[in-house]
Order: sequence, then structure tokens, then C-alpha cells
Amino acid sequence: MNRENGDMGTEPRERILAAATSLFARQGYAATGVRELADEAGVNLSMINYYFGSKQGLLKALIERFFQRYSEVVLQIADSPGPFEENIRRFARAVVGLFREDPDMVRIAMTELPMDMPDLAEFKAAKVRHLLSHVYPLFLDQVQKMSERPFEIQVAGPAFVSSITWHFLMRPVIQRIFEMDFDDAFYETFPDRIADLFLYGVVGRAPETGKGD
Amino acid sequence: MNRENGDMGTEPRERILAAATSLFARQGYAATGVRELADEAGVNLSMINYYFGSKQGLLKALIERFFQRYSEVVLQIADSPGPFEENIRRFARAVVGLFREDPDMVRIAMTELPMDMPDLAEFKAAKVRHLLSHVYPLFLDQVQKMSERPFEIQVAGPAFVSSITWHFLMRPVIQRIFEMDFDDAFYETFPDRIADLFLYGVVGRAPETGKGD
Amino acid sequence: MNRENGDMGTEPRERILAAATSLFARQGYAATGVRELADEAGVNLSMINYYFGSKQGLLKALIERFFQRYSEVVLQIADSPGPFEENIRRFARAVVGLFREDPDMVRIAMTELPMDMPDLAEFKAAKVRHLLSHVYPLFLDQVQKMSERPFEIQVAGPAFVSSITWHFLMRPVIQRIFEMDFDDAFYETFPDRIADLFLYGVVGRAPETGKGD
Amino acid sequence: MNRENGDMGTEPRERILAAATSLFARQGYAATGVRELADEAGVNLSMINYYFGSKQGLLKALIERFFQRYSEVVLQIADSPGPFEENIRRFARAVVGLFREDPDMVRIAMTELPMDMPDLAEFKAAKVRHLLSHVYPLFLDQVQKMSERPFEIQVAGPAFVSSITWHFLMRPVIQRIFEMDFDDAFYETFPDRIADLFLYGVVGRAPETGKGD
DNA sequence: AATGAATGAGTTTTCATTCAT
DNA sequence: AATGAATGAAAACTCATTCAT
Repeated sequence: MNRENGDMGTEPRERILAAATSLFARQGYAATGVRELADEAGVNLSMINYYFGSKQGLLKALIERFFQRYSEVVLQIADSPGPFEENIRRFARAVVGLFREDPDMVRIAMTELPMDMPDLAEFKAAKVRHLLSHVYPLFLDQVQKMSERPFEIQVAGPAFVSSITWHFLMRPVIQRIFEMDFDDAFYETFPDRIADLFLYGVVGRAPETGKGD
Repeated sequence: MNRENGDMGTEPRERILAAATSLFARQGYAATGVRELADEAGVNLSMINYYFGSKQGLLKALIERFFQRYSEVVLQIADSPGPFEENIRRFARAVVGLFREDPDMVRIAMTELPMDMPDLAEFKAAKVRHLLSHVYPLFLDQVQKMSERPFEIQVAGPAFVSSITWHFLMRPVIQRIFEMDFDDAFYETFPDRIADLFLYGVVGRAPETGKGD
Repeated sequence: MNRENGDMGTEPRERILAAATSLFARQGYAATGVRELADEAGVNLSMINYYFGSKQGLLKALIERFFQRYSEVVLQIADSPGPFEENIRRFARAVVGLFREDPDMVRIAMTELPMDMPDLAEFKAAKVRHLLSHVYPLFLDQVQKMSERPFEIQVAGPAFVSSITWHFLMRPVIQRIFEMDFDDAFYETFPDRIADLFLYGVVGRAPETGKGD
Repeated sequence: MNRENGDMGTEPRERILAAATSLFARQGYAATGVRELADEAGVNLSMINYYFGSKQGLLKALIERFFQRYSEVVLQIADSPGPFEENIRRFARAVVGLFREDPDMVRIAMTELPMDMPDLAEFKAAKVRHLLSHVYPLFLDQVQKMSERPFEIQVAGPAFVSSITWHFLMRPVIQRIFEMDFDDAFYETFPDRIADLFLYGVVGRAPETGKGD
């Protein structure tokens, strides 16, 4: 064994997935070569095709894994619904928790849609639609009654999701701009900050429910 | 004149920029070939290097142009500040107006950051920082007083920007999910919906200065 | 095995080196294309980059190999020095023998210095300096005593080397001019002719240790 | 006039020739681009083809000019022959004088033989043959009588020429190796050193004729 | 006489993938 | 399971030259 990097204890297949996650997130799928990938993973070039059939297959495996986890997290909330506000907060906490586990995966799953993979595009669309069909019931009925304004899910839904996702996509940029670091303490309150903002806006009334438990 | 496609009235240079905008947005920078680009623009392959030096130079020109326009729009508001709420609404309207002009550019400018263009990354970061240094004063002081909760610009700022940007990045997906179309009528009210959401949240009080309803 | 030309017995790497030696010598490094080279070697185009990294890497490998051999030959003489005249003759014989093995290599190693390979230029300069530092002691001390005129190594050294090298560089031209052929018989006496000329000039006294006549 | 380099007083045609001489000598004909050339000369790109028809035409003009001058110098000596030794010395002085005027030209005329210019190759060969037919009579008859050894023009001729030419081709290298500079003083004695070496060798008898006059 | 935009064939290099071992 | 040599297509880019002005 004379490999030069990476976590050599783990399986080759896992090492490839880890290397791909890192490189695809940093450089993009199209801009990352399989040779570079094999080097980073410390495996032979041919192993990528051996395990995943093709570079495309590797990306597909990555994205499927991400949505698998996403589904688990979301459906768990959908299966035991509570009051509206609590749903929002649980959703924010769960998604933030998931995204923190592997921010690179977020970028890949959200960003990459190779033009020559229509089946992957369809797969993603189907997954998202399926997720939403479970999520919206958590909010839609209740918010219609509570809101003093007409509620447009096509506007509010993406806005809520984006306020979490965007944070992870742009985290390096945001950190540089505000010359700060997002540490564990920040992420304890972050989901509730997001939920508060979504529920009451920047100038809205104080929430009765405490943040960060 | 024996060109074979594209909008032949405009200049070659402009046709290349237009083709690049469309293709980069749809397929990504790395996945788009210069041959494909030249075909789409109806120009000779060499014209890309002739006008822009390299494929990278073309991307840079594209992004610089976008931020140029972005700056103009934002600084125009910053130069004549008004009350907090009005600033938010003007900002939302201006940015939505700009993004509608060329949604493809939004995707490119926000998404593409080729690993081997550190100068471009720095350029973008500098532009954003400069913009923000003009924008935040419009909101920061006033919102601190108005808000009943502690205000965190690092959370609320990106959330506000993302609620607009994300809409344009994900528009095709959102349209498919809700089986609808974003027409002119929608965009008349959209900026104020975004502003309302940011100001008062989904369940917040009705705005007095409602627009479009 | 379905290769179409060249000497198929040898390894691809060697075939590339052989083809490059021939083509670079005949046409020059810059004027020889990698496509042409791959054809001549009977290998796939990509093999050149596979084995040598780049066209430049191929040239470098060629030149390094030449100087490697040159060093061996010269240092072998330097390691067992004899009387001055004998040193000169042994040097001439050794160098002529080396150059005859691969005249094309001589041309390449002496002529090619691509502007964009400063490291190669430095490599060559270092090699030559190293060689000379071993060679000059063979002659310098003794010739100073023997010569009736002041001895200038900067003039005589290059003149001696050039009288051998030039022959191989200009051989095709010389052959055409004198309408003759340089055969084995010629090369048996050639080194001593060169040595005689260097030692005694065209009108100098006959050498006692004449060879080949 | 907003040109950035070169001697702007001279004609465009001359500036192109000067730039080509410098660049071809440094980088080689094949490795020098016409755009680079036009920049160096401070003329428009198209002027090269306008004046010389093609890049090849430019090289041809350069080489023809060199051999024109070479011929003049050599034939001037051939027209007024003297005793053998004097011929040798006059030849050396004349050629060194010529080469010093434009060392770059020497390199180009001696080195460049583009494969796709057979007419130029023939032109050069014809010129050289013509020159030699005038030069050899200066030496051949007389040296045969004087020499104590059999004289081989095919060996001695090139050796004599090379001892001068090589000096100019390798001058930068030689200077670096010996950490010295070839100044005017050096070139006053250089032709006679070369002639001495050719006539009597390194250990031959002292010449009666003084050097450097 | 002079320009510079435009051309198309050419360049070197890199790519994902395959295959014999 | 694993290797690494080999492939052929495609990549980005450069070239000398031409042409309308």
C-alpha cells in the first residue's frame, strides 16, 4: 500500500464518493476529470467505471443518496404533523441539520444538472415533487387561515427553502463579506432565526416560542 | 454574407455574448464547447478568441457586464434613500426588473465560478462587497429600531436576496411543480410580495402600502 | 495487434523516441506536429502525452538521453587521462563514435532550444559546463607548456568541438558539395584527421602516432 | 503615431526585416508567429504579406540578403588572390567582420531550412557551391604542396569554416561557460587566432606574421 | 499604402472509456 | 478485484492568410 492521500481505511467505493463530493462541489461536475478524481480518492482510474459504470453514474449515485436522506428527514416530519409554527421550526431544524452534515452535497444536488442526463433531471424533479406533496400540507391549510394577506405558495415556498439553501451555497462568500465564521453556536439558533423571519418578517412581532430550545 | 443562423442583424461580438449567455445558463460554462458556441452565434470559431482572448475571457466579460448593470441599479437607489419600507420595496422592484431582463445572466453570474479563475472570484467578491456597503445603510439603522427581535444582517440579508434570486434560478422547476406560468401580471406584484414576506412574514400584519391587490 | 507501420517489434515508448529523433532532426522541433509524429511512430496520438506529458517533455527526454550518453563517453576518458596528444585522439574517436551512432540526436541536442523551455536551456548549459570541467584538465595544463603561442581555450576549445560537430550537422550538405559519401572507411581515419588538424594545422608537421594511413 | 517600440524612423519594410532577424534567430522561424513579428516591428499584421508575400517570402528575403553580402565579401578576396597564408587570414578577417555585423543573420542563414521550402534549400546549396568554387582555389593548390600530410578538403574546409561560424552560433553559451565577454579587443585578434589554429594547430610553430596588425 | 475583422485549417492537449492482463 | 496501457473523439486555442474598406 503506497497510496498518498485520503482516508485509506474506508472502502474504495466510499472513497470515490467522498472525493467526488468534494471535487464536484468545488469545481463542478463538468470541470472535474476522472483522473483527478481517482487521484483524490487514491484509487485506480478504472475503478470509477468499475463501481459506477460511468462518470455520470457516479453523479447519479451521489444525487440519489442526497435525496434519499432528504426524503427521510422530511417525511419523518410529515408523518407526525403538529401545529403550523412548530412544523415550520421542525422543518428548518431538520433541513439545517441535514445540510450541515454535508454542505458539498447540497451544492451538487442543487446545482448540477448535466444537459445530457435527462433521466437525472426527471429523477430530481420527481423527487422534489414527491417531497413537496408531503410538505405543503403541513403549512398550506393553516397558513391560509392565519395570514392577513393572500398567501401565494409559489412565492413563499421557494423563499423559505431558499433562505436555508442559499445560506449553505453562499456560506464562503457570506463569511468573507461579514468577516465572520459560522460556528456551532450560530447553527443552534439559525433554524429559528430563519423560521422567525419566514413567519413574522424582520419587523414582525416577537415569537412566543423560544429559540434554540 | 453567407451566414447560416442566428440573429444576423447584430454585430458578431454581441451575437457571441448572446449565444454564450444562453448556452452557459442552460448547460453550464464548463459543459459548453466553443465550437457549439460559435455555431449558435453564427460566427467563425476563431472569433471567440479574437474578441475575448479565450473562453474564460468571454465568461469574464459576461459577468462583468452583469455586475456593471447590477451596480447601476442598486447605487441609483442608494443615492436617493427614503424610509426603510420604501427602500425595501424599491430595491425588490429594481432587482426583479433587472433580473427579468436577462434571467440567463443571473444564473451565470450567480453560479459560475471556474476554479481556475481566481481573479474572477476576487472580482465578484469585491463587486458584491461594494454593493452591500451601499445597500445595508438603507436598511440597517432603521430596522434595528423597528424590529422587536434582535436583527442579524448575516441571516436576513442573504435571505432577502435569495428570495428574489432563487426565484429566477429555479423558475423552470417551480413552474413545472405548480404547473403554472410566470407572466407579466405575476411580476407586477411579485416584488411587493417578496417585500411583504421579508417585512412581515407569512402571518404578519397587512401592509398599509399594499400594491397590486 | 493491428498496427499499421513502423518497427512494430519495439515498445511504443521507444518508437515515439525514434520517430521524434528522425523528424525533429529533419524538420525541426517547432515544425514537427504531434500528429505527424504519432503516425511515423505507429502509435496513437495520445500516447505522446501519455508517456512524455507533452511535446516539450518528449524533446526534453531526447536531449537528456543524449547528454547522458555524452557524459558517459567523456567522463570515461577523463577518468583515465594520459598524455596530451593521446587524450585529444581518444576524445575525437569517442565523440565521433558517439555521434555516428545517432547523428539525428546530435542535430537536435545542438540545435533545438525552444524559447519557452528555460529549464531545458539551463539543463543543457549545466551539462556542458560539467562536461567541460572534466575535459579541459585533460588538455589545458599540458598544452600551455607545449604551445609556442599563447593558448586561448575560449577559441581553441569550441574550434575543436565544432570541427567534429559541424561535420555531422552539415554532412548532407558537404556530401552534395563534394559529390561523395562518408563511409565506414572514412570514419576510421576521420578522428585522427581532426586531431591532427587541431594539433598541427594544415601545414604542420606529421604526427608520429599516425593512425589509419 | 502611437507605436510602442522599435526604430520608428526607418521604413516599415526594414523594420519587418529587423524584427524577423531578431525573432527568427532567438526562437527559430517555425516558432515565430507573424502577429508577434508585426508587434515587434510596430507594423500592421497585413504588412508582412503585403511586402513579402508570405512568411516564407520574408525568410527567403532574409537569407538571400545574407548570402548576397557573403558573396560580395568572399569574391572580393577571390578576385585578388595572394599567398596561401595571407588568403587564409584575409578570409578569416572578412568573414568575422561580416558575421559581427549581424550575428542573428548568421544563425538564421545557417540553421533555418524549412522542410516545405525546397527551392530555398536549393538556393542555399547553389550559393554555397558557387562560393566554394571561388574559395578553394585560393588554398587548395598551395596547401597540397606545403602540407606534410595528405590534405583532405572535405575535412579541413568545413573545420575551418566551422571554427568561425560556431563561435557566433554558440557565443552566448561560450560566454556563460567561461564567464567572459567578447569585446572589440577580442575580435581584433580573433581572426588571426583562428587562422593560426588552422594553419599550425595548437602546438604548431609560431607564425611569422603578427596578429591584429 | 494601410487597416483590422474575418476565415478555416491547423495546432497541442485532455477527455471518458475500454481492454488485456 | 484491480491495474495501467491504449484508444479515438473532442477539447480549447493559434496559425498564416485574405478581403473589404
